[in-house]
Amino acid sequence: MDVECNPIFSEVDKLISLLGKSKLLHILYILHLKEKALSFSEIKRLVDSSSTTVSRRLRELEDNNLVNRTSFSTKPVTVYYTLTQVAQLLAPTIQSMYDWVENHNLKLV
Amino acid sequence: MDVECNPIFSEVDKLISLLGKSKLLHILYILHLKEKALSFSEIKRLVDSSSTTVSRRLRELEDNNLVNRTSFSTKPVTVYYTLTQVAQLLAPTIQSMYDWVENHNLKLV
DNA sequence: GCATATGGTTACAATGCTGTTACTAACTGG
DNA sequence: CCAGTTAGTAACAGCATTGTAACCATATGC
Repeated sequence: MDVECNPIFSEVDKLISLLGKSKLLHILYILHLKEKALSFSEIKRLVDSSSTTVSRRLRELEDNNLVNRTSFSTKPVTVYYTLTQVAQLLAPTIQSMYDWVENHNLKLV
Repeated sequence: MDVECNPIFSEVDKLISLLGKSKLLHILYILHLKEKALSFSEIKRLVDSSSTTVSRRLRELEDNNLVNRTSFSTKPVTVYYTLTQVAQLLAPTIQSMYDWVENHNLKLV
């Protein structure tokens, strides 16, 4: 159970650190809920955040293979984001966090 | 979907910020796995952390009603921690995070 | 008297994360 | 020429979190 026996602890640490970054969980959640590709500005509007934050988060998600980024040479250019397959497998876990918060209105500090 | 329509977003933010603090998720996880009360020093050993960190995390968990703290006047004094009912309802979500990490050995950055 | 065990707390420096402001670039429409 | 659209990036100050080391109290055993 201790760290020697559990290399998984450090991988879970990386996951939870990533999910804990501001707006990141919401981005995954709305991509899951909408069940379709969303553009940068749609995501920005839906999670109600700054360009900087959305940009940082999408970059990190892409680096960790949790979102796919596809750009189209329209005028002006459009970029669409979707959940990767492995992120879709994480979606029920994320959903259950939102559900838990909704069902037990425990006021967290 | 945006913040005006979703007061739940800010509550989820509080949850994920809490879960993201170092060792906190592991503490909840081992309390769930062991299915019994654990002492401060057992928790400290199992999550392999310093007194300071374990103390901070247990305090925060108690403040947020996720763990129960019970002390017994033995010599020396012993203190036991257990998951609250509401934390037990969150346990499957936590378990699924560990499972996801185990099953998809996606190397997170 | 001193070590050991239990279960913590305090102080502090270093690191990391955050939001804000300003800026970029390519292109369209008027 | 200037404003607006898309999709970002750079710099920076301030705040939060972290790990380390030291320390506390109470009690038992030698």
